[in-house]
Amino acid sequence: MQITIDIDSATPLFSQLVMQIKQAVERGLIQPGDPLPSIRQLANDLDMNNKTVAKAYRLLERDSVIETKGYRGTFIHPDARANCTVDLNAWVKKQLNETISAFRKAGVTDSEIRIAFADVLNQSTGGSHD
Amino acid sequence: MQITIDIDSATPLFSQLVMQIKQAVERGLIQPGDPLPSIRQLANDLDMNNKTVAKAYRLLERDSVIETKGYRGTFIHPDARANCTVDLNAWVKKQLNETISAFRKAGVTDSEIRIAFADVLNQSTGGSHD
DNA sequence: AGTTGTACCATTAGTACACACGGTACATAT
DNA sequence: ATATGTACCGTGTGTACTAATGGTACAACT
Repeated sequence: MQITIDIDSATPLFSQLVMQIKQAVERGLIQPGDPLPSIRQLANDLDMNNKTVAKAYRLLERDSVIETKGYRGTFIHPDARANCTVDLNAWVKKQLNETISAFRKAGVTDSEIRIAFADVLNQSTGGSHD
Repeated sequence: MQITIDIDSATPLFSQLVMQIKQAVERGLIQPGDPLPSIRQLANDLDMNNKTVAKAYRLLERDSVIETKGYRGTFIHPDARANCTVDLNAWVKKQLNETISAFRKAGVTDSEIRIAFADVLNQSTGGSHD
């Protein structure tokens, strides 16, 4: 499989990686069970930082598109094809849209919404992760 | 009624103004129908900018704690006492907390939530005001 | 020894926003 | 003329976040 990263693109590098791997799964270029290059290996190939690749892998595993087996490496998840079409992001946006619309109807300023949002997100953060 | 503004406080000036006026209403120091100083007047007295006072007045009117009658000045709203105990901000935070908690349970990253939030808020902005 | 994913320390550049400020202008009224 | 609230143009400072980079270290396995 081929991965092309555009440094000059507005979309973040880790996002490009996530999208391209999902596409490859959807198109059947990589099958469930197939091994993926190691984080360090891929970072070296694409000439980017380990952390950036690790971030992409982390998100892909969160979505159950890939499976990391510790020291044994990373593999395509059995249900990858089904899972990579599930758009968690779209659901989040839909929910937020409803909530925000309700706020606006109540006369709440966008500025106020932003501040309250930042408050809630930061305050109740047990573990923030990346 | 006395208004004390603390320049060195962490809470914004307009917020201090809003709170103090609400407090004065709650304590009965000012009654419904009572006139408030004009924006320019109060700004001059408190040694702050017109816009800052105007912002406080705008929010107070949004909450129906005060009533502006154009060129005739600004007055305490008839239902001020009831309205100034209604905490719109607390409601917003409660809603957001529920929404965000649901996201986190679904495994959505705080970072992703922030991005989605910014997207939704900016995209569907009809009129943003302040 | 070498590799796996992962966790911790950190910095840099860029962006976005809140807050407060200044000036100017308007319609509406006394 | 003078005063009201309101609207527009803008500036500056501080904060907070993202994205990406670097280095070091760990446990678990081949």
